[in-house]
Amino acid sequence: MRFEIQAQCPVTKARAGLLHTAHGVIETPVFMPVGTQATVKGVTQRDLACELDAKIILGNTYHLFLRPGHELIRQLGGLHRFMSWDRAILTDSGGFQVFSLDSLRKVTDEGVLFRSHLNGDAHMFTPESTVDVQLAFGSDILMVLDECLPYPTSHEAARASMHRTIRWAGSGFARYRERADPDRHACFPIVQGSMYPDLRRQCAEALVELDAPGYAIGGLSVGEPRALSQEMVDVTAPLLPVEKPRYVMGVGMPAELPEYVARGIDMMDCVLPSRNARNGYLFTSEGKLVIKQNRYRDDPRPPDPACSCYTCSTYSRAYLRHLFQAGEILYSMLATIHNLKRYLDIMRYIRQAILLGRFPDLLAEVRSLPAGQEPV
RNA sequence: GGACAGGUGGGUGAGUGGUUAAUACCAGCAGACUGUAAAUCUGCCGCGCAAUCGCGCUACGAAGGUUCGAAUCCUUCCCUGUCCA
Repeated sequence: MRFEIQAQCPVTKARAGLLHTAHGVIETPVFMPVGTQATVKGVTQRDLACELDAKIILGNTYHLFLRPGHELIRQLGGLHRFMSWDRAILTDSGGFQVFSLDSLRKVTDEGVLFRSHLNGDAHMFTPESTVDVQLAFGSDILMVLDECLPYPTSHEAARASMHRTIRWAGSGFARYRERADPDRHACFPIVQGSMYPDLRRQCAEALVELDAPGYAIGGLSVGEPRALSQEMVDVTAPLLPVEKPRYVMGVGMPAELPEYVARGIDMMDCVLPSRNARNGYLFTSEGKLVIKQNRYRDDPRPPDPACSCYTCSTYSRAYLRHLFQAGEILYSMLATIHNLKRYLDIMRYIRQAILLGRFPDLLAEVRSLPAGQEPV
């Protein structure tokens, strides 16, 4: 994997680049749709590639390990072939499930003992085993196992956890070095440290020693105020190597995307566009549009008149609202197509602005919008 | 004509003397959602008013009755379903 920086914003830390992977070139900054169980819920791979032109999506180690299992996926030619997706795939390590499935796991120095949410079976995830599993998937970008903490966490606990994450990154990365072909697979360590700048700094500095092909900032979007997440990126990003891609995990709302880019971030992922789509919430150029609301029952306009996606160029708000009310599957498909298009378009727009040297203007414009409004 | 079984808030359907403005589910309305245990979850959901614990009114087919008190018991009537003629 190779990262090439094409343009740098003269005012902010934003940059535009190209991430060359074994499964295609990714233009950055990039938004990566989340496809936990080898599917981005609600859309087909054809939608993702043709309609949305997503260049990279996520998969999840914990979920795919439990079902259908990494050996089966390996046997069927790897995750790309299994799910018929020939573009890039980044897999999360299961570190987020340490946070989201906290009642079903036990963290030790050795790793994480999960009790399957499907059938209660116990499975030990270690830094090494999660690398092995992700290599069985054939992921383009593997993530090292980390411990994602809830908010708030005491400094003392966060510090201990951060050191564990560093140790895990060391062993996971060593396994990656030993078993992976670096031309085909990259592996990113994850900076933790809760909401403490000193811990973030310490963690970043330790992880940089690994000389990894890219770095992630994790442990955000776990219940903390927005400003805090951005502050953590503020202190962390500058410590990560300039020439390598930086990835903030699990963010954010549309108006926050340029904020992270301005702080030197190249990659982001989030379930918001896909999940909120299914729950009746559309992201539009005019802001939040809760399509399930009664007020749209007779609205003939497209969800977002400024959007060129299949949904907006074909269907009315009234029709989408009807599909939602009726519990029709088509609703989820159409809404997900729109929301993902929205996120991907925002990132493309940001990227263009950086390339044209107009990013500071874009950022100023977004910041001047009233709350709830969204970037064009 | 006869024998059973029933009639409960928008729907289905609990409740069978007080703790019931009435369980639950659905529908409806609103909200949440940030490296997905999520086509999920939460709140509201008779009518007024206060609009924060509050107050008043009307309600369990209809009308009477028993009782301190009835959706719940009794009487009559109306209606529905199934079966037999």
